[in-house]
Amino acid sequence: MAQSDTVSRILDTAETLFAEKGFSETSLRTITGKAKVNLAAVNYHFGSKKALIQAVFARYLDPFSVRIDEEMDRLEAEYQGQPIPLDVVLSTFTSAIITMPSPTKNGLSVFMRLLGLAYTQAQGHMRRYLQEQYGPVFFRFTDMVKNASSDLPDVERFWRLHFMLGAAIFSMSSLEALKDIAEQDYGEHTRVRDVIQRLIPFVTAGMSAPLPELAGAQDEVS
Amino acid sequence: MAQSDTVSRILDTAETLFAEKGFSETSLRTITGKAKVNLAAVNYHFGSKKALIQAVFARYLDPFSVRIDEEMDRLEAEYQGQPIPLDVVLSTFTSAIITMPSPTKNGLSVFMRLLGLAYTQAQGHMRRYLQEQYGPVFFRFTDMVKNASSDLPDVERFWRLHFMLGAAIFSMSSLEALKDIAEQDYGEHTRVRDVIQRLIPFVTAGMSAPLPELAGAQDEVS
DNA sequence: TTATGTTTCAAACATTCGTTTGATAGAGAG
DNA sequence: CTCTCTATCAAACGAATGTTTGAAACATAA
Repeated sequence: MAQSDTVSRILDTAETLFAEKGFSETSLRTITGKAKVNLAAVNYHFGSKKALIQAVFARYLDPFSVRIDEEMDRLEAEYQGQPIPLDVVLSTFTSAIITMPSPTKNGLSVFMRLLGLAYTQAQGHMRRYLQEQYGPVFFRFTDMVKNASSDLPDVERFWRLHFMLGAAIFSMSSLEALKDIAEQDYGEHTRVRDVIQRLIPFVTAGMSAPLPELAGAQDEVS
Repeated sequence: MAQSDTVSRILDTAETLFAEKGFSETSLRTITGKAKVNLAAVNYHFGSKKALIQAVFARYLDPFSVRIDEEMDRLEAEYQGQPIPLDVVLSTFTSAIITMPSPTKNGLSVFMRLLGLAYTQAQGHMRRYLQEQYGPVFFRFTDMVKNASSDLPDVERFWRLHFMLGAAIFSMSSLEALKDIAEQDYGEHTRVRDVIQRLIPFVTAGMSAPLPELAGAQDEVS
């Protein structure tokens, strides 16, 4: 074979270790050791550790962003300018996540965890890469959410959108731990799709919550 | 003076740098350089980098957990066994955060960011430390939330509680970046307390959202 | 002053990190 | 076979990390 399986062995192992311990905390020696490939292989095939991290993301996000784009095409064609309900937008988005074929087993929770890390650990190069690479699709999605909640003031919607993202990414990224706790405490085997289906009513209700009256100023001192 | 200001200089600088770039990404040389103290000072006064990280947290969390405990005493005394509404619980909690005196300027957003990091970057020793040190107060709070939403099934409440935490911690941990975007796009200067006050209706509505009907199983394959 | 305990300091230590090197092996084409 | 391009390998490189050391500076009390 022209391209050996060294590349995918590295990607598989790196993705798991990144999701477990973060990027800085995972060394190339740990990755190549577990993947049973030579240390130099990473720099040979990917160029650098940063490029490896990006490749791990690309393997998930490239097909995913294409898929999401198609789904949004489909939605817009179906509703033909009519307002699309928020829960429909969200369900479409999440079901695209759920049904994505995954490079590795346990792919969904690993993917979610990686997304969480990207948001919280991403500094400099990673944030820039994600923004340049997948920014347009993301903004198309946020625009759809915007149109689906057009009764909200812009600023309010901005923050609620990020509350929504936070609830999703956070709970998904600690999903493995939470699933264990839930199973232990309530004896219920929770699948990822169940969590997502619980999440949708939560964020939908949050998005259409009554507006807060913002306190004028600092009056607790007097 | 017996204890010079070296200790607090280190704590102040470390806290800022940790909040900016994370724990692993902040070296002791960077900290001691900016704080204008000797490199060995950290190990002399704190013992290790891990211990320094814990000390940074303790300076915020020790007074904060005491304060929260008192507030919960106050609430339970006031309601005397009657059910406490969820938004009251949350408002009490958040106003305790807002009014906390802070060791340094800009303390509130730094504190929020640190909390976010603690949750997302904490591995091993940090998670254990936080759990042992502040676990009881945290569980008392979650119990209060539990009682304030006793109409929910246990499993559902468990997940919604973490959706709530996610929305809070996640948006707080990227608060500085989000504030900048909001200010740039909507020309509105958003204070931390405003974000928190926007958060409360969102999560309150989410907690009392209608229950999801969980799909039976995997029927998209057939 | 002298003695004692604490704090600061420059220097070095021992690891670990990402990366590079040069040799070796293998595959495919002429 | 020979030539060429690609891939793997052990080894080393240089830089950065957390930590330790031993001497110097300082403060405090006898």
